[in-house]
Amino acid sequence: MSDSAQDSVSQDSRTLADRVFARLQDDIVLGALPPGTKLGETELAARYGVSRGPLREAIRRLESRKLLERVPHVGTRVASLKASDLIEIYRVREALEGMAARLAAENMTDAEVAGLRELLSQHEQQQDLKEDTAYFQREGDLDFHYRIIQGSHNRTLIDLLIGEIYHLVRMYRYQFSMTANRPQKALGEHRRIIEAIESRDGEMAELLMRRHISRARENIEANNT
Amino acid sequence: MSDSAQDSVSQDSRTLADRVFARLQDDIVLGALPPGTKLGETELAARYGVSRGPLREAIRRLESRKLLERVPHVGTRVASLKASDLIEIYRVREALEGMAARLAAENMTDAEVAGLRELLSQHEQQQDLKEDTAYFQREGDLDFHYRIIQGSHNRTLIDLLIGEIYHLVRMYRYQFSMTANRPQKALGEHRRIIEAIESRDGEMAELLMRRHISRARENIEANNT
DNA sequence: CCCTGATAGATTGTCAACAATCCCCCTTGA
DNA sequence: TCAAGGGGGATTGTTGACAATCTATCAGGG
Repeated sequence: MSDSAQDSVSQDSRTLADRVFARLQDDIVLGALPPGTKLGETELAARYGVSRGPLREAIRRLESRKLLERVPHVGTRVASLKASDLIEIYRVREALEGMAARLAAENMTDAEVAGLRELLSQHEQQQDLKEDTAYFQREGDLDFHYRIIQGSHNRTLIDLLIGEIYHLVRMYRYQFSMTANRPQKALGEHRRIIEAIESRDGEMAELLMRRHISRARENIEANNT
Repeated sequence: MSDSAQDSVSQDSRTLADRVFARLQDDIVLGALPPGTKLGETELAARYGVSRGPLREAIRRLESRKLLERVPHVGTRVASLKASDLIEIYRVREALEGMAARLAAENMTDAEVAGLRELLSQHEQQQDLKEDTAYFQREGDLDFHYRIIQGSHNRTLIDLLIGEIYHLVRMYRYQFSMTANRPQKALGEHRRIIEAIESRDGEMAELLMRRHISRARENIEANNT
């Protein structure tokens, strides 16, 4: 994954609690700790080489992000996700990323727009090669969405999507081993979104982004019913 | 405020950390701890009668909700909010509550719709009395929005709006002593939104809700430039 | 007079021990 | 055989002390 798709707390964070938060989050999102895993505090503290104090602070933060489920006096386990949850998340993505696309069309700098266009070209080349590009497509898709979100220049929106929603989306992808099952169509939709942004048509950009995510949701619904 | 607008952790939560989290959140949102206040851990621990362990867990959770700003090794202070932040939040509200209204039109039970209509009638009566109903209008407005959000029947969306966004909105309202400066118009807009929901027109409900929140945002922008 | 650097105090970060709660399982009785 | 109750063990919740870091103050030199 490229750096632009990363938001983990940098490895040299000043406090143990921040570091263990970042490491624990990665272990959850990337699947090292499968969903439903019971997380004993003593065991985890040993695993990360910290005491239970900082660990519990990290757990409370990950609980806020819905990556962990905690029951008082009982314990904490990795969030176990149902398909219906993913569909709910896609409704939220449709709303938020639609707004992000609108704001990106209005607020992105010309340099940012050029970079986005450049990214699309790379994806189209990979597509032409017909290689096994599933991994790169998957992360490339995220990269595309990340850039538009950042382009909204709305800090609240960026933090919500990248800080809270996308970790869940990534966890789902790893959990279900979801490969992009409509890469050709998705690429075309990306192209039209960029065109709308280039012509600074916020309304059109929002419409296209919403349709793009809505179709992805329908695709999920079709494969899980 | 009516119970439906409350989501605070109930007072008899099982753990100290949960209780202090709820109390600290109320103190921040309701203004007992003004924005910018430096929060010393020892001092706070004494105030709430707990040790620093549970307190720090509560702080980390409130930091996730953007109610607190923390700098490692320096300290924690109550989030100090700029008008531009509020405008960013209203963009997010426009997107999320628009979606909520759409889903509410599709998913609300008939009983929920009837309750919403009942609530509107109460607000219209208060309006007719021409009393000093600023407080009730303000909280009543929140109640209206809360109900539609709940009516979406989308747990992810509900948690996002009520668990993370609305605390910030309420804090702003207290902080800026914002009184509804267009109650008449807002009430009319509420009525049209309910009509759309009653006729199960999700697209129209979303459009009207977005316009409603967008106008509130423009109103804020006009008063802060 | 202003800038630099060291020091002292206070505050935050971390840890390990103690207390409270829950869960499992076994006994006991119908 | 099965249900109800209690006890042991393990896990979580909480605390107070110790260590690390920052900030404010003040002395000294330019």
